[in-house]
Amino acid sequence: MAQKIGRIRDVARETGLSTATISRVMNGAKNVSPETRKRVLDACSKLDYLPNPAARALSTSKSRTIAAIIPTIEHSIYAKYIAAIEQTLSESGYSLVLAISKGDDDTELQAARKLLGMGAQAFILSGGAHSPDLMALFARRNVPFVFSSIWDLQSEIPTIGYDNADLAYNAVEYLVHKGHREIAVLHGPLAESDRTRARLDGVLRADREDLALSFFETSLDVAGGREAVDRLRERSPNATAVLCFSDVLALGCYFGFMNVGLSVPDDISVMGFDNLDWSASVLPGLTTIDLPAADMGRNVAAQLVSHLESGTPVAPTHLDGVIVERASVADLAAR
Amino acid sequence: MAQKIGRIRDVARETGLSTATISRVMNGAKNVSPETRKRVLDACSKLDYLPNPAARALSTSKSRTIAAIIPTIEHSIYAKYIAAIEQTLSESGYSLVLAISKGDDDTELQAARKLLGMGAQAFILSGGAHSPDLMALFARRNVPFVFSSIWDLQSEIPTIGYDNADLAYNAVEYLVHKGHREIAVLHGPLAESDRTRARLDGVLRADREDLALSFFETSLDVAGGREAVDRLRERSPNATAVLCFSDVLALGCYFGFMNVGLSVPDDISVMGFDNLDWSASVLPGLTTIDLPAADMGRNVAAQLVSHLESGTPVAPTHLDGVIVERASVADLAAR
DNA sequence: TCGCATGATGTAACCGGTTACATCAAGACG
DNA sequence: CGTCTTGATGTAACCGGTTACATCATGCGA
Repeated sequence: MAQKIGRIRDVARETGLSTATISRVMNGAKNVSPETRKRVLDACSKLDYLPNPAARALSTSKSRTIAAIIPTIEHSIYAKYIAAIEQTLSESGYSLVLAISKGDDDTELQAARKLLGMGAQAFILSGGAHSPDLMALFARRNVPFVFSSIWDLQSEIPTIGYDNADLAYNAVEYLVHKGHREIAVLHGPLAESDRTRARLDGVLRADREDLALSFFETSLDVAGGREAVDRLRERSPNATAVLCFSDVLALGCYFGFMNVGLSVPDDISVMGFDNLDWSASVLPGLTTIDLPAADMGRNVAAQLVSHLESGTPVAPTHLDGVIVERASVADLAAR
Repeated sequence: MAQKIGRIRDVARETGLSTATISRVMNGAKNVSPETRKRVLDACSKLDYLPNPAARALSTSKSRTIAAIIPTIEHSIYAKYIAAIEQTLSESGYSLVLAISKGDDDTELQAARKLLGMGAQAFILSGGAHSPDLMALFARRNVPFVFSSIWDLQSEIPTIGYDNADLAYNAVEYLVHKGHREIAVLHGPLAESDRTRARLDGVLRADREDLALSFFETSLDVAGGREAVDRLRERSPNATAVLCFSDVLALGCYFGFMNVGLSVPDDISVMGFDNLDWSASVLPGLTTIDLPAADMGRNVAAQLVSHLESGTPVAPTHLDGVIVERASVADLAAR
């Protein structure tokens, strides 16, 4: 019943040409006369012919598929990133296959095996901390891959992203510049993310005599941010600012503080990280660090494609995050 | 330089068996003696052998790949859905390839072509309104597909999801039950989504003599929700409740009302749609309709897999959305 | 002891493209 | 006019699996 799908032979028969010529047309080879090309193209659309991707992949050993393994997708910063990757790959005729690791090394390794067994030609990973087995697997099979969302010149593997430590350092400097001396830092689970650890390092680098820093770990969602407020008020009652390693946490803080009758930024300042699409629309507008998620996605995708197509080595790429100043941080220095 | 990857021949040579036997082992066929199986498995891991997916796909004409085309990923309800699909497919040894249509029929059609040319065996679409060309394409190639996020018994194509009209109807009934008679409805762009239109139909079905409904279209994000508040106060100054077709819009309303000094739910009630992960954490807790996005993802994925594996027809499946009552809707009837 | 069923394994055709190499016609040139 | 070059096209091997069918050994019943 399944109507036979058009094969290259069928097009060849239809046009009276050989499969080689059809193949040449499909791949835009040069040695084909214009009228032949047209004849072939017509036959293709008449027969509704699409080259069989498996056959093509088998003979060229190129699947035109790139894999990304991300810790979670339920976090709009990743969604943005993925959307940019998908679009860029798509424009180059590549596809994205996606796997979600939940921040777990083993799941990630399994996923990579599966994706490899699915024909993925290159991998996009998040962060730089991964199972050695995974690294070994890629090395054995000679699969190109990059670390994204981080920037680390020391890394053997190319990194494409922002310098988490630097950004966190800048955030603290910004708060200090605004007159804050007692700062609470709110972050997601340390165990799950080397990017969180890097940001923490950046904060510590900005530490000094006259600063009082305190740290709070919580779940990486709005509930976590809200829940942390209680602990925060208990352990750091005099903090004038809270630096959140995600806008999502910051939003939680907004409601946490609202809940106890504290006003942002009059009673306490809140600073975020990510610059999600809603960050400008909350009240007060959230001062945060804009992470170039979409740029990063485009860059990663474009570099991987050009590496696969022409062997260009992937260049480690540093992207900047900039502080976007809105209304959630009070200027204590100006008072 | 690229170290030759292990092929089935290599495993055959290594074990002194034929490729047929290796293949049988790799596919878990029954007619293989236990010790042979073990010998093969050992050789496989020794040689780090993974079957070439393209070759496998070519001879079986099964790519073990399923495509989903979604309007956007930057919307956590879709993210949740996609995550569930990915996980379920993954557990069955399938992969997900993703494309983003931005709600545009042409983009969707292009994407489908590309995914087909990538070997996708089945398609998951959102909603039931699609380009006729797309439907024709699927029909010609005999590709199974489903409509998700909707429920429509009339549909020729199986639908798996919730009844948007019913849910919206229920929402209005709920508000009415709480004593609201003048209700503003806030929704995203009508042109982009038949689900929005269905919800609107549901609202209209709940309309009656003593009800005053007004409708506001805005962009489907927090900014849109916030921005709509001004229009809403102008055109419907006496509305006691606003029904938002997305929690994201509801959050925007929160800030919009906050901005003009109105308190939810004391001055005005707000009801959402989706039950996103943060909806319980905002202040006041958002009363909303819980959409079973994860269930839907699992169901869609599982049904498509079993259809591809054993030909089971895909059963239209109705999933329920339930109102989760929190604190954002005032009970006017009780006053 | 023979015939037959059964289970394990091998042989080779096939899946649908790509591409190195061969072929052929036509024009250029001496 | 013969030879060489060049561009267009055809031929067929190959990519790495799967699987129908063949083969062979073994065990069982008569």
